[in-house]
Amino acid sequence: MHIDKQSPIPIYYQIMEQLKSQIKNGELQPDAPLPSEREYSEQFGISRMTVRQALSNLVNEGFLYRQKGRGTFVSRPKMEQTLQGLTSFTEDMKSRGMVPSSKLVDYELIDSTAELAGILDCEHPSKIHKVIRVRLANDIPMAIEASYIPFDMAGELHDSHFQTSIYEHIEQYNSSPISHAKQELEPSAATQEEAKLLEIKKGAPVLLIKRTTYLQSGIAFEHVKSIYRGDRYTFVHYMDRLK
Amino acid sequence: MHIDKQSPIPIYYQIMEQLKSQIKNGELQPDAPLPSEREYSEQFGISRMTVRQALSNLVNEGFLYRQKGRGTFVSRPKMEQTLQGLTSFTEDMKSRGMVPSSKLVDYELIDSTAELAGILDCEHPSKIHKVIRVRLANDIPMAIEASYIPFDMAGELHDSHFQTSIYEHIEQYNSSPISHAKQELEPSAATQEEAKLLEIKKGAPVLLIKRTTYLQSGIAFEHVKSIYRGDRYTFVHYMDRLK
DNA sequence: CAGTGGTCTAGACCACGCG
DNA sequence: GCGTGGTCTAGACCACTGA
Repeated sequence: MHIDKQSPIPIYYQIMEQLKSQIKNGELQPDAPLPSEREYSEQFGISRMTVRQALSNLVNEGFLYRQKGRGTFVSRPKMEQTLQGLTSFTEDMKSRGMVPSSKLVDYELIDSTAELAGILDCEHPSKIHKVIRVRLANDIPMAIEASYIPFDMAGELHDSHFQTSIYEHIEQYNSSPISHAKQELEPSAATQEEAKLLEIKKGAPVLLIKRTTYLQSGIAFEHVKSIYRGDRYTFVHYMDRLK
Repeated sequence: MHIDKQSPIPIYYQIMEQLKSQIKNGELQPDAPLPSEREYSEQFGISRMTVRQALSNLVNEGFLYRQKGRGTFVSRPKMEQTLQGLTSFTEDMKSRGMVPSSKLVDYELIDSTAELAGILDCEHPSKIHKVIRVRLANDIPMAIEASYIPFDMAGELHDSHFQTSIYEHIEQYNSSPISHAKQELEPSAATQEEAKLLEIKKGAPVLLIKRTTYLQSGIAFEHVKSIYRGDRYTFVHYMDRLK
């Protein structure tokens, strides 16, 4: 390990990068104590505050943890790198090692209802795409998905859009990236109609997921109501303790 | 705004708290520039580095953002202050405007099973606290919660711990903050026993939530299996695109 | 007790944004 | 040119841990 004081790259940054690679390649093992801040500062001939800046950043990023009076230690590797964050059905299934596909059940350009206009934050008398699809994984029905997308946010939609990723189309059409989503999950029992489409028994447990998705501009562009089979789907996610 | 240099509370912490409350009560508006770091350090008669520590923390927590050569500014409010992130049942219910309470159903110090030892990443023949509680909101049963906590991570547990926050106790006992959790959600139907405790009908939709919670060191300290009433509970969360 | 991280000081020089 | 945040120094005292 070595730093270059003359480099235009900040010293604390050089330290961070080297420690990160030492952690990745196993040179520094989980729970192993690092040299103390004073040792580093002597070894490199730099101030302790500079060392602290490097270590503090790595603590914030979750690579290290500190214990008062004991030292600084390497964190255990993060959980599975299972594509956290906002994903489409397609991405979700792929990350589970399954082959996703879709069956279009219904498509209409409908008039906005008051409820939808409120959720999607669009003009009230306006046109909205309604797309109902059965989603399959390895050709087994997994979910029924009803999407509502304001016409103004997507323009005309054709078969090709339903087969591929609507998200990409939307990002391009609005020249604004997708930013975040609000999701609500609750358990339910399959209705007769849902049971038929999902090939399960009426009354079987299903997971109802309502999602509203937003662009970076803060405008909602999509509202989705999904019904997932309870026997084949578990929703997994990670949460951080913020503050 | 005023700080107390004699207080045992760190100066940077005093500044953070006061800025946070100024942001919350609207005294500091989104996108408004803060006084410069040098101004703060003169105003309070403290070093600029101390001011920087306060501001840097608030930047990390998302309350402020900085621009080189321009200044430090207040961030736009987050999606909702619905307390996203990792929360306890108690915090969750409070944020929904309800009064949480608990009824202890069962407590035992059990021997580890292979499954639990695996999930909690602890020695196999070891002792584990098993705590089963009915969780209520406004005195209405909301969920059944079975918690498993390795004895080594918590020491002896008494009634007082079950009434208040076990999380705080754990953070202190291990002198390591809680960091993140993995959660799995799936729909189910209430068994006879669950139905009785939750005061619902057998077979009614319930939401099964399994959570494993980790310290900053990456060690799991808790595994919880909860059954939530489907008619009274909706799980809400936010997801970001990319990361 | 010696060593650790936590906090704090009073300076310094730099690159950047703006008028 | 002047004020901003970004980086860095060489010290200091504290509370905490562990032997």
